[in-house]
Amino acid sequence: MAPRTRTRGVTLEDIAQRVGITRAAASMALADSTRISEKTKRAVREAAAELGYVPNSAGRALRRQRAGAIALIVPNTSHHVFGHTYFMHVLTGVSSSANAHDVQVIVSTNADEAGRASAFERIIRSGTADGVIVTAAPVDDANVETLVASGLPVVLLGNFPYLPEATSVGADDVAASRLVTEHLLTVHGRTRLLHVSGPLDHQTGIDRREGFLAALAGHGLADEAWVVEGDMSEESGAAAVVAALDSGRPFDGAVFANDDMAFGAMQVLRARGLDVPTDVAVVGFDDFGLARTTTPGITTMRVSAEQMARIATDTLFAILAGQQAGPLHQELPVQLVTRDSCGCPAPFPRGQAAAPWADTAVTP
Amino acid sequence: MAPRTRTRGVTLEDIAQRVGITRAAASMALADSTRISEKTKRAVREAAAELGYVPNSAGRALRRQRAGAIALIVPNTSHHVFGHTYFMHVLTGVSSSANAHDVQVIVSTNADEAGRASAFERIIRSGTADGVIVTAAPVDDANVETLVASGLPVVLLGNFPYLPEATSVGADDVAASRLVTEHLLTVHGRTRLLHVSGPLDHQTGIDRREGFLAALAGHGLADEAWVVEGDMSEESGAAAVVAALDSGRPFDGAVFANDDMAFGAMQVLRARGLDVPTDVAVVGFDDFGLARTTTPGITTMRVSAEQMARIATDTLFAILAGQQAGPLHQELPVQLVTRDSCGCPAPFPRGQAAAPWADTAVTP
DNA sequence: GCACGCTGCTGAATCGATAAAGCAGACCGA
DNA sequence: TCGGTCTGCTTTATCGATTCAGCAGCGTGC
Repeated sequence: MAPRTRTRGVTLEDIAQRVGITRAAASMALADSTRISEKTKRAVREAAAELGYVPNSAGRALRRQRAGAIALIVPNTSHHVFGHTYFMHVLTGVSSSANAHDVQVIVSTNADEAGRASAFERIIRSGTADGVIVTAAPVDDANVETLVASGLPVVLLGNFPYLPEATSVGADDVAASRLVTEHLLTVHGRTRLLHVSGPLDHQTGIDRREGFLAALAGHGLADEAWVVEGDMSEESGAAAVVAALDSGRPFDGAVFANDDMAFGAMQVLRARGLDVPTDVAVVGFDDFGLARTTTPGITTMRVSAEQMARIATDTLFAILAGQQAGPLHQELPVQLVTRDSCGCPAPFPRGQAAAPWADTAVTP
Repeated sequence: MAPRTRTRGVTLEDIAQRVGITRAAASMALADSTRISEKTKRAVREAAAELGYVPNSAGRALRRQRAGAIALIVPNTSHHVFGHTYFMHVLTGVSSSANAHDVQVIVSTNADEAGRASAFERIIRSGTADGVIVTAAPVDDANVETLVASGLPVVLLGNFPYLPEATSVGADDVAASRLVTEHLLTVHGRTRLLHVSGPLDHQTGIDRREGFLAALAGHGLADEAWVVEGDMSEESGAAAVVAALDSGRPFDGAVFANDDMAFGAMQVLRARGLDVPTDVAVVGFDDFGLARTTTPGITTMRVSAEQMARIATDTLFAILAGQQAGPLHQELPVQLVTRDSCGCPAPFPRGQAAAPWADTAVTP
């Protein structure tokens, strides 16, 4: 971005000249100060409307020491995270809260790992944004730790039990995973279960595995625990099931840490001539869109990423307003949504058009 | 956003004091000016690193009269557009180009219709962003017209034949729709075709219908043209097919203006005991993700929204750099991706795991 | 031996908005 | 009639970064 003949913008000075006052008075008039007469205020507002005045945000930000913007940061530039449907829901949630506060949303990937300061810090220290929401940070991300330690206004999406000083909003993954696993155990009587986890350097992967193990333990099946690590991708779900099948060890149910992996797995199972749910009952996690559209539909734990993001953003605004002092951890409940893949009676007879809103939802 | 004890940031003044020069010299040193000695530059760079100096973006923007940011604007706050997978692809494309130019991306919905100036204008006139990318604007959006007329740096996503002064990047929807329709006509010998269009106040809806009609006309079937208007939602696709079936008029193929509607329709067809593709061959449009995961997979025209967005953003930067003078219209080709829903032999025998990359792609 | 040019900085101005202090004139009560 | 309070502005300073005109001091050419 270099030259360009830019149309000079309309400033307060222009309004002031037009009305015959100083720009300070114009500013006060637009701010509806009690120290300005109604008559002048009217004149200023009229002039502003006629000239199409829009306050310059850099000028305002500089003076107020506040950018009027927050940033949504995605640590790994990895296409996987950024391109995921999850992100769309998060963005929707953040936007709706930000709009309500009349604040801009900056979306940023942590591209400049090279520089000493992480994208988080740069963006806050430069005053580009007043605070940040960080999504999908891995457990070992040092940047997140230093950021939290620096005391800047940040809210993390997800759970960070090892960062007690951090403010975060996550889903109750352990309880959720335990619930969906127990669904397979008790409702469908499946006892030989496989778990394909998420990457174990993300808290989500750890927690969902823990919930799975807890459910097994609760049924005296701790010794039967069988976990394969995936990476949340469709391919890794497929690969995990290929490996499981080839190992020869039998299983009649599988709990996946997300729907993408469950979908990848279902394709493999079908290709091997195994029926879902008859031969293997499958459950996923997230319900960000995919689970509803596959055949069979995937039974899953619905995580409202949008709600999480909205709460996180509201919390960020509370922090910025000085209404939230110490660190705060919020965990949202998660909802079991049953579909065909676990063997539950489909909400509508198989093959009949099932409306999206017709899924059976059970709140834990 | 009100009070808050903010840690005072590190400014040029701090660096200058530390090194024992003025802040002007410090600025020039960091800019690698030839008028500053190597020794001083080194000292300044060291001090900057030690203090963790990050230039204040408001100060810089104010002085340079350039924000260092661009905005991605979504006109309708309608959840449908914002929540659509399409948007994710667009954001990915815009981000990648913006990152390459070291510029921030602001995501904005056109929330304040109430105000006189549209979100587009406000955001540019306030200097918050140096230019904007506008997605999914309806044909009758007056804001877009005034914006284009105002000569501000804007690139529209989509085709705007009625706005010759606009710079835009779109897909060749007419050719694409014609191609996919002809696929049904010639490859699969379907002649009684239904088209479920998108909303006809969007150019996309108009163009895809036109391509459909052109294909029919090319085969002497102009009189057989049967078009129902949908709104790109799954529900409207389902409703359109319900109406078509109930009308009693037979059809053996259906062309949908996007994959969501095709999916909604397939559910209805299945519920009515009709097989896709045997009884009705179905084709969709977009291939943003859904089409690959349904059963049967949906044959569709792949539109690379990400590429479109990247090109649009690159074009915006060219405009900002003064390298692009007049309006420029770019139309990208679109790719036919055959899957099961049209009756094409599946790339892999039905029921076998089909890897995502194994779809058959045909470039028009 | 002196003007001239170069090097390497300083000083001052600017970008636009806004907060705080200041200052006329009107008005009021005593 | 005079101190005092309002009203309705104006003046001035500030937020950080950057640019441009100056201006010392030094070396060089003739």
